[in-house]
Amino acid sequence: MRIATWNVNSLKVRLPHVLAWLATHQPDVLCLQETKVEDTKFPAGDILAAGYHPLYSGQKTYNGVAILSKVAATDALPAVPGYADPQKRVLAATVDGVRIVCLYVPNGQSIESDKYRYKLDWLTAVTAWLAGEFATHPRLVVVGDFNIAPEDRDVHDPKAWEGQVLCSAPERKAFADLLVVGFKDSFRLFDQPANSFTWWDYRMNAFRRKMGLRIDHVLVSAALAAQCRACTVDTEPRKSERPSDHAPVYADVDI
DNA sequence: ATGGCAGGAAGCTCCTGA
Repeated sequence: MRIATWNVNSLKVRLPHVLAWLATHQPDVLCLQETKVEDTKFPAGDILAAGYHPLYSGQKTYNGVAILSKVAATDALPAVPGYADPQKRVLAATVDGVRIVCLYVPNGQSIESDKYRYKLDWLTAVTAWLAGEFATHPRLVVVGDFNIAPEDRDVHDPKAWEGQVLCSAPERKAFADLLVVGFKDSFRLFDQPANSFTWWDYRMNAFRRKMGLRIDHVLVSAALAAQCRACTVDTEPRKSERPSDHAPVYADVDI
């Protein structure tokens, strides 16, 4: 099973990119973040025509998540139970016996911002929820835009980013706390090229200059880690016309 | 030290992203 995640930064703009990527890479599941589209305007027909079943939880202008799957998903859950949040950032569903959780973690803006506090509180709530999900879903995969570069090797210039949002110690601890409840970062189960990133600022020719961060992740439960065969960042779409600033990431799991 | 690019909504400028 190939499980992918991609922050598309507007599905309306990136629909052609998504359809092309589905055709080329044939993922069994593709989770999207920052769709920025209300559910009534989601391009479900185009997705279905491409051979995928869509689930979506969106809003106008900001946020928005979706799960596209070759086999129709079941048991969809559009929020963390008991955690009221008007921002559409969570969507879970079961595909072929694998529980998929699609996350769009808050950015945080800056460590002085109220949004940073929201980010950390949000991560605490999500981690507490997921810690209880293993009991019912040992085959659990959590993917998405985490807006956290877990280690210095995930940052093009660790000195410049030291202590900044996306790299600060509390954020990295929140990421580590999520792994501790029972996940592996599938990307780090394998040898990877140096300077592997998933996001590059649109400004300053950051992509061409390899000035990126690895902030999009595919986490697999311990029960699935032994069956994980690869985790790959596909930088090709970042080279296209009107690209998303994020690259897709996908894991291949023997299921 | 600052802003730089892009998308969306509104409406010709602002907010947010990371």
